[in-house]
Amino acid sequence: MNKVRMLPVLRRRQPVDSLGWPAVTGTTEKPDAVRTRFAPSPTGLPHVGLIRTALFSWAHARHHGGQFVFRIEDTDAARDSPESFLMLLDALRWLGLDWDEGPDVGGPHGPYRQSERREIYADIAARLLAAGEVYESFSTPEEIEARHRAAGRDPKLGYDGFDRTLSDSQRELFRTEGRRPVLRLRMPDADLSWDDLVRGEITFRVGTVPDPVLVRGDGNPLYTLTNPVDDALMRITHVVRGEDLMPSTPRQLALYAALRRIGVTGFVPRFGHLPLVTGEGNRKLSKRDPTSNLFGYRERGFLPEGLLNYLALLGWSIADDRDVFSVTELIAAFDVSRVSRNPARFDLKKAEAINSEHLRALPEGEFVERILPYLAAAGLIADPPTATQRELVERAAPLVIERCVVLSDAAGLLGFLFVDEETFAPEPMSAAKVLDADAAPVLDAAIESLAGLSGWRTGDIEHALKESLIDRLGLKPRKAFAPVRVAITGRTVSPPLYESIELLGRDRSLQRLRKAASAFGLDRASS
RNA sequence: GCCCCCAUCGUCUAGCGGCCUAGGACGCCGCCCUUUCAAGGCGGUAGCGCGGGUUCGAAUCCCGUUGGGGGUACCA
Repeated sequence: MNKVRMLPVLRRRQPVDSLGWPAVTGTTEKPDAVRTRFAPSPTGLPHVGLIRTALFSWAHARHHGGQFVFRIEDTDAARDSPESFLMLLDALRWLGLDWDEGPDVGGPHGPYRQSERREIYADIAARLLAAGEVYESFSTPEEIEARHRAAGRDPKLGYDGFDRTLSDSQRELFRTEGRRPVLRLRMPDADLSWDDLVRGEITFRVGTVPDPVLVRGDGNPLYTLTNPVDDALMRITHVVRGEDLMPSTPRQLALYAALRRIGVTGFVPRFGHLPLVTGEGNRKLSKRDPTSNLFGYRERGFLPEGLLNYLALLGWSIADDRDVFSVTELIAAFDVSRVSRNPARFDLKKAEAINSEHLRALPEGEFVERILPYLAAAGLIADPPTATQRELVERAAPLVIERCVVLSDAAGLLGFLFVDEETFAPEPMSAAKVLDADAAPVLDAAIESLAGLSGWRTGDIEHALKESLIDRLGLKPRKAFAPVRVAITGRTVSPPLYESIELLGRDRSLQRLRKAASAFGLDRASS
């Protein structure tokens, strides 16, 4: 491989102006503000890799005080769906990635859905054809392959340029056969290279990129045409996208050149290709993978700021000794040229750890507001909650905030407070573990000491329980409190015990303890 | 096959020729605290794929190799 590639170090020292554009841009007009875009096609569920890309693109614009454009690339009617479009909006809004121009808010370069821009593409395609930048191609894939074989070439080489030089009469002949030509871009006889924002100089050698199809035989434009055309028309300055799109960059570069020659103005954007987000086994995270579904994280109770923080860590770092930060800090520090070139594996454990940091940093009142929907979703409280339920949640929240990794954890921890006495029952696993024969005298003693209590504050309860179980029965704390905990909260893992008992209240607490104890009474009677 | 990208603890990363005996975070393992689980504190485990160069000096630069990944559509 001949070394045309620039060294990474040199690439960062290359003179650029304040917007990160090369100081010398030839005849290209210079933009006056950074404009980036997020241009997904609405197929399937929004996945974390896609959203990470949106985040970086957005962060780059915001860091430079520029604009962020949201464009929908719905040129494939067979796969696009309106539901998917709505989910994309939902995902971005949830995470707070706001856009200045887009299908819902409009803007000076609209419309922002490619399905509504047919005339624009048709017009440009016609001009490209008239100028000879694109040509009609009648070859079928089978014919192309056959020609490669006949010439002793690799049949998988791609389009061979056969139709580049067709005469008018030959084209007429194909037409009378009923063939509908596609439009192909005439690739230049030159190496194609660009200075990638994250990877430095990248070059595709001449002859390695076949003439791409821009317009289908039925006249419908393809991504190969619409994407660069819109980026140019919408005056996008920086295309920040996934590494998987890198091989499409040379033909897009060629198209920009052609557009410029036919008088379609706009910028040739700078490109930044982000590393892929992978799942288990280092494969590109696919939409099929359940762990890639962004909404799955919302449903589990990830905080948008927590997930955003983690997503930013997939290929970027704010400092060598810190990885928890706010969106504001992210914007202030984000630098696309410092994005890693390595693929990044989505690590749930790390994501949870980052999220729990954000969770714990939440002011108490805020934490309450955020867990309310999750408690309602678990069927524990009404939506909206009653005044009583709300008050109880407010009192209980401080006990669980440090115990939650995601918001839905609160439901498991606080469930015992909201279940009525008829339906309350300890988890079978927990009960089996601690509510054995040894537990019966412990529960009896607990009931007796608590029943005689005049006050019902945490301190009173602690004192009574310690005195009766530890001092009087001489039990190890571990042994003493486990049965009480399970009897009261139904689980071996719960909020602090005395506080839990206080919150549950005297009547309900004693009721649960008696219920647990009487289970043994029956056992003892029957055995 | 062909084109392109990538290569530091298990994972995400810091590293821009000497501050590296390679730093941080997550995970994992101990210990402390402790009524459970967390949180917190302290400590530990673990990495520059390999081979050649260049250099007084290489995780850092170059070449090769191996390994991974992406692309290769009238999808995006």
